[in-house]
Amino acid sequence: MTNNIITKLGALAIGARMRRLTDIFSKDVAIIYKEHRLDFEAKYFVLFYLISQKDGIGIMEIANELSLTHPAIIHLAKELEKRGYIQSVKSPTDSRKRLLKLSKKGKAALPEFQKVWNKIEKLNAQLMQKQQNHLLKAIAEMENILEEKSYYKRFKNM
Amino acid sequence: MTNNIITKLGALAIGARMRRLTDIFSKDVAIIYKEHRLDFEAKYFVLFYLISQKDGIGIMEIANELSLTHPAIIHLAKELEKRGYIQSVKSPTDSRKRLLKLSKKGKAALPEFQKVWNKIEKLNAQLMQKQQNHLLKAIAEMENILEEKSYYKRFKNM
DNA sequence: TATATTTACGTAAGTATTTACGTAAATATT
DNA sequence: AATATTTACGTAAATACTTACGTAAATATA
Repeated sequence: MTNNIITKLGALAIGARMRRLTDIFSKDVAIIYKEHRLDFEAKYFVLFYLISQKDGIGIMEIANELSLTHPAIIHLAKELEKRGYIQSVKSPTDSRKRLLKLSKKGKAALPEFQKVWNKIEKLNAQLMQKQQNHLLKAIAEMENILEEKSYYKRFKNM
Repeated sequence: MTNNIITKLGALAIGARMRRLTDIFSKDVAIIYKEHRLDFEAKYFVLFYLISQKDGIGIMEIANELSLTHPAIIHLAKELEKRGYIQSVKSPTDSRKRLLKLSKKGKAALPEFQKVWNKIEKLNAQLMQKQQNHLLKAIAEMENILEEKSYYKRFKNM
């Protein structure tokens, strides 16, 4: 299965390769949430976690943190609200803003979520410890390399 | 920019992290194609390359190779056909099948594409040589680890 | 050979996003 | 203070897929 064109292309298909790996992770995580009877999907995680840390955060701030557009956040937030995990209140200081925060149900569910997240984190750390090339470190390094000088600029200067 | 919640979450948000990095690559590659006046998008690359290697390949075979669904391939192929790079012929041995192959224009454009792809490949290899943890190797290692025993099974056995 | 199953493909509908656009409130400028 | 600009948000339309479903041809089975 992994001995196909994408694998053979190596460095040239690094994007497709990352997408494929991300898919594998997120499909299994989806099953894990389901088995824990949590009405939750992997895609909500970062948003829900961020809201749980902030207790009142605006749409744009979230969008920037998560590298998504604000319409995407609005949509995701609607689903979390529909499931009852979050609520929104108007900002007292800026009436353009709507602040997202955990609902009562969201706060109550947090410990159960934490249990799952702790296991996932531990498993991921274990998996990467097995590696000669640590996936998370590799990503972080690449981010730093490209931050120093963009991919585009590097291409131009070749 | 990279010192945000996704970064802080580390191993727990590895999916979001990979998506973010993939976005950075593919946006810059899009600009590169545009500057080379190639009527082409990064998302076509693996499909176009695969077709160029096979000279007659069915939709399902492509879908399996690329880890995408067959409707996705049909859609992408339509766009490549609209741009004139590929054409399709009925399989002589199996009349359910439609085989995709390069058109005359596609064949003619291939050397120009190769130039860009060679540069991209070289740049990617250069970038990864700078790393202490080689991104491509890290991905390949993780694929192998999860192929040996799935993420889900590992979670269950924790 | 007749029937059941599988395979290949196509289309339609749903989901997850982005881009584009509009409005209202806040902030900066004159 | 009046005006221009920016910011925050919402919605609509477009894009890139997926899942679900249907049909026809090929293959397996009775």
